Amino acid sequence: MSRDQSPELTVPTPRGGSNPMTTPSDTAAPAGAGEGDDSQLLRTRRQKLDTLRERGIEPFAYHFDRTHPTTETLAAFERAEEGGELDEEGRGESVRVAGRIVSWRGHGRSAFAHIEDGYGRIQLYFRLNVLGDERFGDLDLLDLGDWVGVEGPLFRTRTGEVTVLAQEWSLLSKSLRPLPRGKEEVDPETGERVVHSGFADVQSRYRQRYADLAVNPEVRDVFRLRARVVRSLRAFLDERDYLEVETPILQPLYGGAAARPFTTHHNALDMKLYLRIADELYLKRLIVGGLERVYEVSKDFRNEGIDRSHNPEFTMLEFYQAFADYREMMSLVEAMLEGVALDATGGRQVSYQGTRIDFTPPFQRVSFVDELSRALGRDLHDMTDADLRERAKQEVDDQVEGMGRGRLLDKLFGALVESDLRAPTFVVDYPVELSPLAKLHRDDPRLTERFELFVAGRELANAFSELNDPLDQRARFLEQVRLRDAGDDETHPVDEDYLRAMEYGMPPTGGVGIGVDRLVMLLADQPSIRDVILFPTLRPEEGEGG
RNA sequence: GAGCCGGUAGCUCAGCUGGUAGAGCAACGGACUUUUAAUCCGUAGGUCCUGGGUUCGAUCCCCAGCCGGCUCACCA
Repeated sequence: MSRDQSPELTVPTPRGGSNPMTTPSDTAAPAGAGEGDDSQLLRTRRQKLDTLRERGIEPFAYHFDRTHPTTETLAAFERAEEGGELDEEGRGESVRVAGRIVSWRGHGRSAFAHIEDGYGRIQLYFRLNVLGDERFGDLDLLDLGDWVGVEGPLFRTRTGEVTVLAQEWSLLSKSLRPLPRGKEEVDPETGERVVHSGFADVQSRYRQRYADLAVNPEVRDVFRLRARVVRSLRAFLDERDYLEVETPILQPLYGGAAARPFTTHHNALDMKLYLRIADELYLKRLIVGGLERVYEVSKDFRNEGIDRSHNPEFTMLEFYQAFADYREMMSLVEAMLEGVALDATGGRQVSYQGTRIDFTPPFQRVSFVDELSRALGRDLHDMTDADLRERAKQEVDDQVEGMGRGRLLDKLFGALVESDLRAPTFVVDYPVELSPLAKLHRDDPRLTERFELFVAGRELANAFSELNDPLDQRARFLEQVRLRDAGDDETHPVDEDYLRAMEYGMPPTGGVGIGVDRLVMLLADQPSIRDVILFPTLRPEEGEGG
């Protein structure tokens, strides 16, 4: 086709040998792999692979016994140094380390390299007179990105860096594709790593997260932090005698949030199924069943837009506690976030995109109606639906026709109040129209006992005193259906099974949902939800999918 | 969905009033036995996002499209 001939290639030859290289034909290339990807860089690495095999070096090893990870190796040397345990040449014990080659500085008859493992990096020093002609010559077949294992004593170079003097090395895995690695230097003043022309294209970074992780250590740190956050959330609840449970992702009926679902189809049952948009209705069934405290950390799926704070699949923590009301849950959320901030970052305050955020309880509390009334300049309760629709038209300039009062209030709140809520702030007591699963407020039937927590202008948690009156719940569902018929496509369907559960009797219960990705964003100081999800949802690359 | 900005070598980016492209790093060959953004000499590497149009001639100008980023809207 377009690829008619391969240009002549220069290939490294074994030092002092007369090894005839394979011609750069396709014969060595497994069919399919890399086909059509005939860049010079890739072909060069393929040929090194062939040459390695010709020299009897297996490019993909099965195993390597290392004595320590890199960081421990360095620490061990320093201990030996302080303890006066080095030999007369200043050498420590022999170690075996393994990692990916991240830099290489050849000097003719010697070479320096750094390898990186899951913990850190360490410098290697290769010398011709240590390794011998053959093994030193074979180093020519290594590339940045290769995984190697090295054995030898530790010493300190003239510039003071603890280094492995390689007496033997082995190739653990050949890299056939160059990593998009920039050059790095370490600022001698601050000790900080400065990366020059690194891997920056955001789309490629998300798409090829493996390369992003391989090349950007700070990305690995974000996901380590994420794991600490999730572990801390679980520990907090486990300590309080909560039971971790798993409820269905595939559901015959969806509910628990106002969102459009994904649908799928089960072949054997020949039925439509929805991917869950929330865990809520199943977890409350468990409360009915007598599991007093339950929680679930799970993926939810919402078939809606994608932006910096929304990914179609995202991680939600929901927890429910019998006999608690929303006030009690508020205190619990405060304590939980304080604890998570401490566990994940070591402090109660974090800097998020230049703003200091303090998770020290108590958080501010404001009333939904007061805040929105102030923003509108009128008491909300005095405004008709038509008034609200008029204001919504002005403020959000959107198709507001067909929206019920609840949605209008929510739109206005989102447009006028939300983004100003920077410090952790509980917004409490939402109008009943926008909270179909929350109990009526004990002092004001126009409101529900509900709070949302906002941090940095974004919703982080949503909670209420759970509605446990099956008759009221049925009426709320029917109102949702009415709204759906009026054109709102994010309303709840009636869930008869859930109502049946309510009828058996649900104790008073407090429930909370926390967006885990958004929490990680805050604690890791990441501007986009895609930065805290390893493989965010993307349009498929050309040639993939539909 | 709207506005703005962008898509050029593996990576990061230049590219003037239109004359079919450059740099640094990476790669390849050579020199160099304590370097660390190693250094020095040399070489190779391009569907300038795609398709039209204008023009003798388009990476550049025009139109359409695709993809991405940012802002806004949407997403309780």
